[in-house]
Amino acid sequence: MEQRLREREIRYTSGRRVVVAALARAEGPRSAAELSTEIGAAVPLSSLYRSLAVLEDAGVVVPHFGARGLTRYELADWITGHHHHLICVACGTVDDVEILPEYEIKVNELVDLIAQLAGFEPRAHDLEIEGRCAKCS
Amino acid sequence: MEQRLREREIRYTSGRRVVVAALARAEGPRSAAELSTEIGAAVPLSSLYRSLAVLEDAGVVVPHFGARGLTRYELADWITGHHHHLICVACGTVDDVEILPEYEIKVNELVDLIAQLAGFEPRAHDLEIEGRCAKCS
DNA sequence: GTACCACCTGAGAACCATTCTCACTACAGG
DNA sequence: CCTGTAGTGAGAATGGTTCTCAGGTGGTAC
Ligand SMILES: [Mn+2]
Ligand SMILES: [Mn+2]
Ligand SMILES: [Zn+2]
Ligand SMILES: [Zn+2]
Repeated sequence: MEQRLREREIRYTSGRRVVVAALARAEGPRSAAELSTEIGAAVPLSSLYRSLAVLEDAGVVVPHFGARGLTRYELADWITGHHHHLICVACGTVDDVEILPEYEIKVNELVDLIAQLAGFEPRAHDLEIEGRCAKCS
Repeated sequence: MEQRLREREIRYTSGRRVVVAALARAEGPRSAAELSTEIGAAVPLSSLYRSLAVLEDAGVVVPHFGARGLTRYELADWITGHHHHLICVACGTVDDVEILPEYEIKVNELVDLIAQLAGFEPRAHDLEIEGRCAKCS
């Protein structure tokens, strides 16, 4: 990852390290506000947003637009491994879920089939499952 | 649908009819701005947003949070039929795609499997495919 | 038909996550 | 060191969305 940033002449400064560390610690995508709470005053909001934007451009961070006017960020698949999300309609938490490789293969087959029928060239897919988490059911 | 609104003592006024008609005409989810352009001054923005909110509460309209700070709305599955979305990374359009029932069954099987492994009670799923549409490839 | 009342509407203000601005600082390379 | 480019922070600006409030509408009861 540091290499990727260096290639693009993007400095991996201490502020950015703090942001990446907070994202690495999270078990699901996190909003800027959540990250700010977690990080504290060490990284002011404007810098936090800028860091997220820079890291997004570099392909290190990926945004998720999952709730009204709220963007949640997480590390890209190539860092954390490809996964999907479980969204609790009761408490609103979004958790990562890793799926067995054999299932992921099936998902990919389906995606390719669907896309092909529509003359669409698939690049990525996003399967999100809404429901009630173990805590809320 | 009118029945559903009546049950909840929500009036199906002419303004709301216009909004529903515009959504029914669309081939994919539409933002408030897009709807406003399509509809014209007949429905002022504040009323448009309120209508969308009311219809959403009633389960007639479903929001999609797909782009930075932009919500797109569409009629609920029980009206249009269950479907998924193809999102073009080049031109940004979001198109509906109906998938063969046999594929949908497979998607559901996968969703149930994934959810079960995480102690999650699935209620709905959302499979979105990102890539380049026929026009942009 | 008229009165009542809950619901609905419209214009604009308010809200709030995000982005921009600008003066300043930090760091790498020479 | 010197210089130039990249990064930072506080606050202002932006823009989609929601709220407020002063009316309007229409279904229902009598
Ligand atoms: Mn995730
Ligand atoms: Mn759709
Ligand atoms: Zn929950
Ligand atoms: Zn396209």
